[in-house]
Parts: sequence; C-alpha cells; structure tokens
Amino acid sequence: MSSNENPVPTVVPVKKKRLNRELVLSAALVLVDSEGLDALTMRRLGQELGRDPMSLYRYAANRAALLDGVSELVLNELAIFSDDPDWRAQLRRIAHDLRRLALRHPNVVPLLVTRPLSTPLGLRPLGTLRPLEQILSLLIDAGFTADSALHVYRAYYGYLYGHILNELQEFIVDPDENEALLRLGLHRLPPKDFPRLRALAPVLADYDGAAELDQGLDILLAGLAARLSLPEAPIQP
Amino acid sequence: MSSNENPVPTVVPVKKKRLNRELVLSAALVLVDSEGLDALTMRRLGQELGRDPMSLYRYAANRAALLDGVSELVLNELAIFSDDPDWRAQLRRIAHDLRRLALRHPNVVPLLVTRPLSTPLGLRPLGTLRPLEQILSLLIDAGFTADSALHVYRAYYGYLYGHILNELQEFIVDPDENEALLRLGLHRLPPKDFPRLRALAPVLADYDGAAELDQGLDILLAGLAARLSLPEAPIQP
DNA sequence: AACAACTTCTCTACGATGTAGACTGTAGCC
DNA sequence: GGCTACAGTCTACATCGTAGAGAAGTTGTT
Repeated sequence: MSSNENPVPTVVPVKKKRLNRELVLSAALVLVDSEGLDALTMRRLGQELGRDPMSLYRYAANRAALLDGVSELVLNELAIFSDDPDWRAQLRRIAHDLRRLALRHPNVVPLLVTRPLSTPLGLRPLGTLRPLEQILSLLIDAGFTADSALHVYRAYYGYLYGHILNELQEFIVDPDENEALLRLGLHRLPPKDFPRLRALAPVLADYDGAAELDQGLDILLAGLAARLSLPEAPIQP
Repeated sequence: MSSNENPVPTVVPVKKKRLNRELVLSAALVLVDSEGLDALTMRRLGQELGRDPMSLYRYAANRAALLDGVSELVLNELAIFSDDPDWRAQLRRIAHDLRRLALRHPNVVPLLVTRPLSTPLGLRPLGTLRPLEQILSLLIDAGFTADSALHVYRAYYGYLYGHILNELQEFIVDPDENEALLRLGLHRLPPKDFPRLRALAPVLADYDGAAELDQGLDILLAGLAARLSLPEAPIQP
C-alpha cells in the first residue's frame, strides 16, 4: 500500500506504452539481428516487449506474418530514388546498398530470399514490391522497353541475390580464426577429389565482398549496355 | 497364436526392412517434395517408414542434420562431368540441369540456398562441395587461372541461384488460374505507386524460365569470354 | 545350441512452441 | 455514470524435437 503502485520494474526498461505494429516489428528485428531467427518466438518477443505473447496477435496474424513483417521492415531501409542520369551508376549503387543491408542484417537474408516463395507476387507486402517498381522505372527511363526492363531486372536482381547468398556463406566465423578454421575445414577434404578447392585455400581466406560484387556487375552491366544499343524490341521506333 | 507373427501391416507398404541412411533420406525427400518442408517432422517421417520417430536419430543427429542430408541428396542428382571441350556450352548445360533440378524439387530450394549459411564452407557435406570442385576444374581447364576461376564460379553460381529463386517465385499457383490470380494481385496495387509493374501484367503472366535463364547466361558468358582473352593474371606466362 | 556383445529400434517423458477461446481491463464517448 | 470497442491477459491444448532407459534383433564365438 505504501509501496509503489508498479509491482517491480525488474528488467523492463520502458514503461507500459501502447503497442503498435512498428514497435512489435522492430523489436522482432532487433531480436533476429542479435540472436538469430530461431530466437524469434512469440513468447520470447512478448517477454522482450513486457507483454503477454498473445497480445502480439493483434499486430501479426501469426508467426509467418511476423516474419514477413520483419523482412518488409528491412527492405524499407533500402532507398532507391536518386536522379543520377547514369543508370549504370545507379544500378551499381543500389547493388552496394543492398549488399550492405544484407551484411547489416545477415539473419534476415534467409527470409528475404525464401519468404517470397510462399506468396504470389501480387500479394506480397507493398514494401517488398517497391524496389521492383523503382528499378523498372529507372531502366525504362534509361531507354529499355518495359518488356526488356523486366528481363534486365531479373538478371540484375538474380545476380544480386546470388552474390549476397554467396558472400554470407563465406563469413560466418569471425575473421580472426577464419583462416585457420577454413584451412582446417579444407584439410578434411580428400586431396584426390578436391585438389582445386584445397589449392585455393589462401584465396578463399581473404574474400573481398565489395570487390567481388563489382566484378560481377562489370560483366553484367557491360552485357546490358551492349543489349541496350541494339534494336532489341520490335515495337521500338 | 495361429495368426501371422506380424501384428497388422495396416498402412505400411514395405515389410520391416532394416533402415539405413539412404532409405531415411529418400523418404524424407519424398515427403518434402510432396507436402513441403513443414511436413517433414521426425514423427511424420517415422510414421512414413513404419518406425518409431526415435529410430531416425541413428541416421541423422537431429532434424537440422536431416535437412542437410536431404539437400545433399538432391545435389547429388546433379551430374557435372562431361568432356565437352567448349566450356561455355558446359556451363550452359549445367545451368539448365540445375534449373531443372530445382523445378523438380522446389520445396528443397530454400534448403539449398539457406542451409549452407549455417555451415562454414570446409565443413559442408562433400556432396555439396563436389559441384564447386568440378566447375573449378572445368574453368581452369578452359584457361582461367585458379584464382579467377574462383571469381568466375562465384559470379556464375551467384547468378544461377538468383535466377532459380526468381523463377520459383513466379510459379507457385497453378498455371490455369495463374494469369487471373496474378492480375487480381496486381490489381490490388495502387496505380499511382506501381504503374510500371501493373502495366507489365501480361508479360509477367507468361514467363519462360528456360529462356530467361538463357538470356542471363548470354550476358554473363559474353562478359566472361571477354575476360578470358585478357592477360588477367600476372603469373600467367 | 548357448551365450555374449553389439546394434537397432521402441517406450515413456519433458520442456518448448504456436495459437484458439474466454476473459479482464481500459479508453473514449454519450 | 453507463456503453461500446478495442488492447492485453489467462488458461489450455495439440504438436514438436529429443533425452534416457530399456527391449528386440543380429552377429560372432564357442
């Protein structure tokens, strides 16, 4: 009676504020970033927010929807607009932005690449589709027909996602023991069956993701530029 | 006593044979192919094999290991060797093989792209590394230095995985109502924010994965061939 | 045939998870 | 005040992965 009304604040940092979708999603993102996808359970997230797990269902229909929300939230960090008239420079910049985004949220990448598999294109969250639309615009403004802009987008984004997956696979262990561990791992491979791979150990050990990405883009953009200068579409005047 | 020793065969099609890893994994694959990743629970797989779920732990340390096994099993379906001296033709063929593999096992693709993220390169199952080794060989034989063969491999496989993810995203719904559903979905998009995407509805509706893949490969291989003819590595005589 | 050593498979049990459904509080409005 | 709508909570349940102890089956030795 003479004690404080609030039972005991214990771990909860924030006073009980009204929840909302953004709050829930960003707490979820923090959790995923710091402890991985598996740590994102309804109970745990509820605890993190100082709320009953059930309260979350007001803001996401179920766990899968929560995951989609997180993935949308991350994609929204990507800013596309820019008036740079050089479309190749733009594509390059976007590529590096996306790469950095992925490195900032490595645990979310599996969501980015697999969640859309469960949702037909038209029904995805708008945030997810915005990059697509903006890149289409960019390409069309650059002179591609709508039709081939789509194909170019696919090749471009396909490569981008592939690169990101590749890069993340290289860097789970911390860079210090990276080389040692890597060699150790490679050492396990039968020399007869994996001569090339084993010989590449030193090269594998120092991986420069940004440079790797740029090399790939060089190839891709060169190819695209060549395509642009051709009379590619029959409708084109 | 007068009845058969075997209690009741009920649903079990095969007599109780001794289990082994291959049996378990291929049953798991069948399950994943037909009902999706979520259907692959230890209990369900046990039931499918007419065994106690616990018996599975003899052949896979835990569920994650089981998933890795399935993904390795699928990758083993990919045959790389071939003495075609034209490396570009080979890369093209492998790309299409992998694409078909992915279409044959769409539910496994999420595993293929995300499971390796949890395992450092050197510690992955050998089956998973074999394609890497073989493609490296192929490229080195084609005249690339070991060093740049690795970079080329990355660009190539990166694009490949990206394409596959892209393609699978287009085709979850069945082709009949595909167009309708697609339009329906797109119709939901605010016309102001998504003019390009909406306009592309008809193009989106008839997607030819193989052709798309080939276009991307055209770009990539052209770029690579150009690179090959350059004096790329200082060590090269 | 009899035993022993082993591998394989089964049983039971536990803690954790997602989520349905009924309930309790709380905020705004008349 | 009383009323309505919505936010948050409580309890409960089916299902999951898997630990640990034991039963059943297989194989080798004598």
